[in-house]
Amino acid sequence: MDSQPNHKSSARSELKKQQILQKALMCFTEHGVAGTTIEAICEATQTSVGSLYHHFGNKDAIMRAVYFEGLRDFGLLMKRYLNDVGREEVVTAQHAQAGVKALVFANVDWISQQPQWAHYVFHHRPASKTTRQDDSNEDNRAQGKVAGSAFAAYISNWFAPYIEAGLIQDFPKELLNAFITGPVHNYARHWLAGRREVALIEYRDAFAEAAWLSIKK
Amino acid sequence: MDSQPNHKSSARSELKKQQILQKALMCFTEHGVAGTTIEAICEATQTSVGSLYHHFGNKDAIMRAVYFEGLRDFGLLMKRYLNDVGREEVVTAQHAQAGVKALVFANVDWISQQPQWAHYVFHHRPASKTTRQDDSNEDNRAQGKVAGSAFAAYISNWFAPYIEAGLIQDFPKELLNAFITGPVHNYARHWLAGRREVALIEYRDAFAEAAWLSIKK
Amino acid sequence: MDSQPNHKSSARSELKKQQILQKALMCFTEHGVAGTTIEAICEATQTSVGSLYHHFGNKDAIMRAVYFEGLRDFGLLMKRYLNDVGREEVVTAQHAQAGVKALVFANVDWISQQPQWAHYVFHHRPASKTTRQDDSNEDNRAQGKVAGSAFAAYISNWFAPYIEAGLIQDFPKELLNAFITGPVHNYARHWLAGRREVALIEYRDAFAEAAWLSIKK
Amino acid sequence: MDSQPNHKSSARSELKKQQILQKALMCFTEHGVAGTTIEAICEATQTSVGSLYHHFGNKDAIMRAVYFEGLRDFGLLMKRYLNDVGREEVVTAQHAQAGVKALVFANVDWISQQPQWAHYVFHHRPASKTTRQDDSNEDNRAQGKVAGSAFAAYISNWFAPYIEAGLIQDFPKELLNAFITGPVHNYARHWLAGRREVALIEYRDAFAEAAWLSIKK
DNA sequence: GATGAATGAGCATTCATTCAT
DNA sequence: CATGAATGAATGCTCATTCAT
Repeated sequence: MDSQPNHKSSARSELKKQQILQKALMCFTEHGVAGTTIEAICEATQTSVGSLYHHFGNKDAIMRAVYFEGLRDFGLLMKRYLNDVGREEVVTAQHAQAGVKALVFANVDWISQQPQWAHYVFHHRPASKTTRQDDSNEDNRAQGKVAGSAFAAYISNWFAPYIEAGLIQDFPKELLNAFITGPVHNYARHWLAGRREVALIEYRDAFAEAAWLSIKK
Repeated sequence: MDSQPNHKSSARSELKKQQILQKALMCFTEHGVAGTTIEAICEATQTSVGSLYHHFGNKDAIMRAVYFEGLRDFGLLMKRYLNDVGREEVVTAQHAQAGVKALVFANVDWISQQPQWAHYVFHHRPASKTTRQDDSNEDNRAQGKVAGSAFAAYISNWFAPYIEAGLIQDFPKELLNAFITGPVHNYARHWLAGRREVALIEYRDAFAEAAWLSIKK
Repeated sequence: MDSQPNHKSSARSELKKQQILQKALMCFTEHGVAGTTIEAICEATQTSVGSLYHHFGNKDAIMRAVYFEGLRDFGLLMKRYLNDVGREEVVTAQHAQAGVKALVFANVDWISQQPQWAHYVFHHRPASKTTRQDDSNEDNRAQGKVAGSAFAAYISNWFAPYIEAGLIQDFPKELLNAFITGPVHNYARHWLAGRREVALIEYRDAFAEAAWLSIKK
Repeated sequence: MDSQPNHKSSARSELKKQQILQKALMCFTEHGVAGTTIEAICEATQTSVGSLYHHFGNKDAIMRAVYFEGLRDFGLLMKRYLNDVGREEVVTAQHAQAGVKALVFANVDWISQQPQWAHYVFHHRPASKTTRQDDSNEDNRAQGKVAGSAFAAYISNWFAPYIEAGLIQDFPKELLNAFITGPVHNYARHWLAGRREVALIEYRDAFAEAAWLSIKK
C-alpha cells in the first residue's frame, strides 16, 4: 500500500500526467472523490489501469496530485497579485488595503476561473498524517514554495510591517486569514453548489471592502 | 432504490433512533462517512444490521438523519439567541449590532459545544438532487422550522428593519450571511481539523466585532 | 445498474467464458438459479469473484449468457437436421413429413444429449422487458441467426411451401409449433424432473408420428 | 425451519387465508416466487408478518398452499367436464373423442379463466422431496382427491376402456397425456408470457381436433 | 511503458424467521 | 390472535491493487 511510481518523468510522460489530473478532477467533481473509481478515471483518460498505476502509484497519490496541482496554480496567482501591489518604502493604510484587496481578488478570481479546482482544493486538503501541519512532502513540487501552511507564512510576511505600524488590528495572523478569506469562501461554497444566483465575481469589490473594514485599525 | 422504512414511530423506537444517530455521528467523526461501515455503527449502537435497516432504510438515510438532527439542534440555539436579544420598538445601531453578535455567538458557541455535530453539519450537506433549494422533506422534522434555506429566511426577517433603516449596508442578504458567518466557519474549519491552537471560542468577541464592522453603514 | 463489462474479448478470454458457462449451468441445474450463489460458481470454476464480474458484469448476465449459449447450440442442431432433409424440387407429403420428423428429432435428440442445457433453456427464457419479441440483442451472437423468435421464422420458411401446397393444415405457424414441439417438451419436462421412467428418446418415433398426424391435411 | 401453524382453522380464519392466497398469487405472478418477499405479501394483504406466520408457518407453506389451491380448482373443473361426457354402455370412437375434447377444453378453459393460477400451477410444482411422486401430504386437502399424480390415475381410468377396445393407440398413459396436454400448454406458456397475439381459447377446437388425430387408432 | 485479466477482502443490503408485548 | 421490532446469516457486488504478457 502506498507504493510509489519508480521512474524518472520524461517530457511526454509529464504531459500525459497533466492531462490525467485534469480529467481526474472532472471525475471527482462530478461523482465525488469516493465515488470516482480508478476505472472511471481510466475511461475518462483513455488509459489502462496498469498505465495509471505506473504513473501515480495509487489512488491516494492521484488525489494528492490533483490537490497540489490546484494549490500550485492558485499560489502562483496569489503571489503575482501581491507582487503587483509592490512594496513601497513608506507603509500606509492605502497600501495595506491594496494588499487585502489583492488577496481577496486572488481568491475571487481564481475560484471564478477555476471553479472545479477551487472546490476541490478548498474541500479536499489531504490529511497530513504526520501529527500536525507538515505539507512539506509534495509541497516542494509546487514551485514557488507557496502551498499549504506555506501560504500563511507568505501572507504573514507580507502584512507584518502594517501590523507593526499599527495600521491593522493585531489579531493573530490566523484570524486575519479568516476575516479576509472567510466570507469569500463561504459565498463561493454556496455558489459552487448552485445555491446562489449571483456569480461570486460580482461581489469582488464588496468582499475586498468588507475585509478591509473588519481588520483595519 | 433508496427504500424507506414504512412504519409508525413509537416513543421507544424514536428514542432508540436518537441514540443511534448520536453514535453514528461519533463513527463518522472518527473514520469519516465513507470509512464508517454499517457494521461499525451496529457495534457502536449494540444494534443488529436488520434493526438498523428496519429503522432507517439505508446508509444514506442515516447520513441524512444525522445531518438534520444536528441542523435542528443548531437552529434551536440560534433562534433562542436571537429571541433573547428581543425586539425593541426603536431600531438602533446598538440593537442591530446585538443581533449580529447573537448570530456570531450562536455559531461560535454551538460549534464549540458540539464540535462533532458542527463539523458534520458543515461538511455533509446532503445533495438536494432537486435542482435548487427544497430542503423541505425532512426539514419539517426540524421543529421550529429553522433548517436549511429556512435559516436564511429567518435571519433575513430579523435584520430587515435595520437594513431598511439604513443602519446596515444594503447588501443582498446572502452576502450578509457570508460576512457574519464566513470568518467564524473558516476558522472553525481549521480548528476542528486540528490546525489551529487557539480555541474558536477565544475569538468570540473578535468575530462579533469584525462582523459588525464589515456590514454596518 | 446492469453494468456490462467493457473490454474486447480475446481468444483465451472467450474460452474461459465458455468453461464458466458450462460450470454455471451445472450449478443452476443442481441448486436452481436462485439457489446458486456467485460464490458457488466461483468455486465450481476456480475463478475469483472479481474475475467473474470482470467477464460478465453481474449474475443476471451470467444467466442470460447460459441461456443463449444453450439456445445457440440447439439452433445449430436443428438447422443441421432440417438441412439434412434437403430441399426437393417436388413438394410431397413424404417430404413434409420428413421435415416434421427432423424437427421432432432435433428436439428429442438435443434434449436427450444435453438434458441440462435443455432444462435450463426451456425454463429460463430471460424476460425481454421490451414489451414484445425483441430477442435481437444477444441473438446475433448466436451464429447462424437461429435463436429466439428467429427460430419461428426459420421453421416457418421451411414449411411454407407445404402449407401452400395444401399438404399441411393451414394453422397459423404458432400453432404448428405447438403441435410439433408441445408433446415432446411436455414429456421432456416431466422426464427431466425425474417423474417419468422411460427415457424421452425411446418415444422418438412416436412423437414424430403423432406430430405428423395432428397437422397433416 | 418448516414449522407448522399450531391451531385449528375457524371459518373466519379460513376466509382470511383464502384472501391471502389470492393476493400472494398476484405477487408471485408479478415479481416471481423468489422475488416476492414475505413483507410484500404482508403489504398486499394488509396483514402483519406475525399474523402471516401464525397462519402459514413459513414461506414455503404459502407457496405450496397457493399451488394446491390452484390445483384443486383445476381438478374440480376437469372432473366436471369428464363427468359431463358421461359414461355410455357402448365404447365408441365418438365417445373416446368426446373424452379427449373434455380434457382439452378443461385445460384451455381453466387456463383462460385463471391465467395466473394456471401459470403458477404449471410452473411451480413443489419439489416432492420424498424420493418420488408422493404429493399425498396436502393432496388430501384437495377435495375430490384429484391432485398431483392423482390426476394421471383418474384420467388413466377414464380412458382405459377405449384403449382396451383398440380405439386409441396403446401408448403408455404418460404419452397420452403429453399428446393431449402438450400442445395446449405449449401455446399457453407463450400466450401467458405475452408472446402470442391470439388468445388461447380461440384455438380450443383446433387443439381438441389435433389431440384426437394424434392418438386415435 | 502499456495492457487488462485476475484477485479477494470488504461492504451495503435483503429477508425469512422469531418473539416479546 | 395481532403486531412489528429485532435478528443475523447469507448474498450480490465493488474496487483498489497486482502482475504476467
